[in-house]
Amino acid sequence: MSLPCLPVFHVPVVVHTPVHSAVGAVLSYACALQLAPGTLVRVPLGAREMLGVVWDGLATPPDGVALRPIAAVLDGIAPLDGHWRRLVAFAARYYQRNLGEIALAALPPQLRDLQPEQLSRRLRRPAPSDAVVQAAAPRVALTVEQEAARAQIANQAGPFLLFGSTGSGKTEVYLRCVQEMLAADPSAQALVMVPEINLTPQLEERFTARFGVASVVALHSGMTNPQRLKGWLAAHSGQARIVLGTRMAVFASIPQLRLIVVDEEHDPSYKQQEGARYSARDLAIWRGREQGAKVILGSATPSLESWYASRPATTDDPGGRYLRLHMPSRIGAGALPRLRVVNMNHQPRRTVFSAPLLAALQERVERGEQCMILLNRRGYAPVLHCADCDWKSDCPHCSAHQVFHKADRTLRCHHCGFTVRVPWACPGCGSPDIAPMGRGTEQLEEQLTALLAGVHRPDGSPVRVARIDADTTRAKGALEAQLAQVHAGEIDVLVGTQMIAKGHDFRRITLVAAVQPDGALFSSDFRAPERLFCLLMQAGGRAGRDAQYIQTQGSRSEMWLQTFHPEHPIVAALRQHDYTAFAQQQLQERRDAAMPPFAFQALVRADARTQEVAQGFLSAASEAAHALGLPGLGDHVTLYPPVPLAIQRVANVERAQMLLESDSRPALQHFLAAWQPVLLALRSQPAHKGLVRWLVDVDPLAI
DNA sequence: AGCACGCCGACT
DNA sequence: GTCGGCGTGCTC
Repeated sequence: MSLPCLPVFHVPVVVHTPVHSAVGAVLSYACALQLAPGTLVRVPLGAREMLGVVWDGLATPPDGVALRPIAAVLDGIAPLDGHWRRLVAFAARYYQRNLGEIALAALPPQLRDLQPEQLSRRLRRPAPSDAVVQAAAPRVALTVEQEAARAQIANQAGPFLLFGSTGSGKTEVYLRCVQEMLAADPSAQALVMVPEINLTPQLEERFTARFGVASVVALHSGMTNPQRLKGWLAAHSGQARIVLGTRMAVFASIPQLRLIVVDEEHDPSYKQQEGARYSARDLAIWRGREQGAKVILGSATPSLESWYASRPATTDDPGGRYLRLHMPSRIGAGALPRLRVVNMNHQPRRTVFSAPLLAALQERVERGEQCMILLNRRGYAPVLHCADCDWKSDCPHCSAHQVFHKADRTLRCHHCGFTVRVPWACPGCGSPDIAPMGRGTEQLEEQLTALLAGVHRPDGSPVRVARIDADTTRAKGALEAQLAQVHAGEIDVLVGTQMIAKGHDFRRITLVAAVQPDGALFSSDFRAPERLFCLLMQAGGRAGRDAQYIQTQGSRSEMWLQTFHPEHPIVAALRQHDYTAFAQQQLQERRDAAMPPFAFQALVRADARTQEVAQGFLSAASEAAHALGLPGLGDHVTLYPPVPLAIQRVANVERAQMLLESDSRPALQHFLAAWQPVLLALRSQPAHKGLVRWLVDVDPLAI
């Protein structure tokens, strides 16, 4: 028996299907209703039912495929608007991923496994109390610099690069801009992004104190699924006026978005390193322009890309796309820390802590001040070595050493996690003469404890040395507990990796030391100097923010560098606290070498069972591109030969990559778009059996 | 990516 | 005789 002839619409729907799959980007389903683009639906795919988003335009199903009906419509949620869909479409295109992959990753995970009835039950819950947009806020007067920045942001279109030293009061400028924008438009919303989760509480406090708890929602991966759904819905419905989050928040549905702030815009964690490799900072710029929202990028040490993009106009240069706003002064903070450089060429061989640094540490501790030692290497020693047969603690699954961790007597691979007990004798020749080589944070902590053993604090109690790194903060809440100890003054000397340099406002730290920074000065990674400079400026900026405390103590904060290359230009720039000079010198080098921001790059990586297969796939992809005469190749786009990655094998998978370079972003984009189907077709050829995966990284941070 | 189907080893 | 290993193949 057939039903009366009901109209049946073909509805285009995107679902989570990765680029590698043969399934098209937009699928077609049958539905008796015309559904608006952006509507959330549940659709059958194979044996499963999954969340999908109704898309724009017409989908063309391949011949001979019977359309299946849409299983359910999540009509409790308003359709996602055109701004959101265009953002998702742009990100998918730009970063060479499938529409559905980006779209579904941009939605709260809980939405994926919620049936419409469960959702409507959740939506029926009473809404929270009325939003307090104008919370009683102490109106601090802005400084002249802050006021100038505020006025520029209010009167110009942007995007803006707010270049303000640590302690110059960038956050107050953000708060003021948000406040004005919310006051001017009763439905307007703002998005404020920060690099990492552990930086959110401090900023969240300042925003909720100013605007009330009900107006601010947080969005980051540290939240539980129900919390994320709740926050997402509040932003989507317009009830939340301010969305505060990490890079994922750039994809939040914020219909009335009028202002985007990207704090610490230089931070590498804005670039996603897994799955879709997007840059939340770059997407923020695109989104702001598309949705008509002002964008403020803020940093004391901007990325060279943003710095160059904000260069002022000259007679023969129209200038960059961003407007640079400079706030050089530190509010209420004392003088900038003095740089002390120890020339390690004049120290005894194998010195870890030079005598002058040790003396300085001792002096600070005795005065009741705190010190911070930075070393970017976890564990006790990076490798265990046999003096007799030259055996090294290599990971059996990776082309990397297993790191010696003394605390639990293990050898651990930091790439695949493979862990064994430390052997008593050399596994190669049985010699008992095996010893750690090199130093990690664990060893620094141990040595420092020994070296400062006789040192006492002003109250006569012995010095306390502590370490904070990924190993000591693995347990939930451990980081918070350790940070609290530092804030409470229970710790005198803090040893750690760069995780302690970021964001945390340690007011009583008056000395920061980098004991082995030389690796970054001569790294093959062209961005390493930039990162080192940021790290030291950031760490130095932390030092002595509590000017009053320092004044009463009569000392000045210091930043120590132990280096074999005291003549390096970075050292001179650090001494002057001169980011501008550093950036100018770095940009000149980049220009000479035709590196970003003067060139545009992409990486194609192949993972396979053997290095031959990985490189073979990349070679074939390169040959195919040349054979097909893909657009731009030769004149605007250059393909380099495939090379193994620096760490060639991880967890028994061989890795190779190929660099693409172009003098034009559109040309690179055009080429990649034409190339993607070629890569997909190549994959199924028998010659490339053993290929585990391939991926494209557009605008990679490291090559 | 999931999740089926499908074809060969050690257990109630 | 089954439970289950993960190798290919399909999903509007």
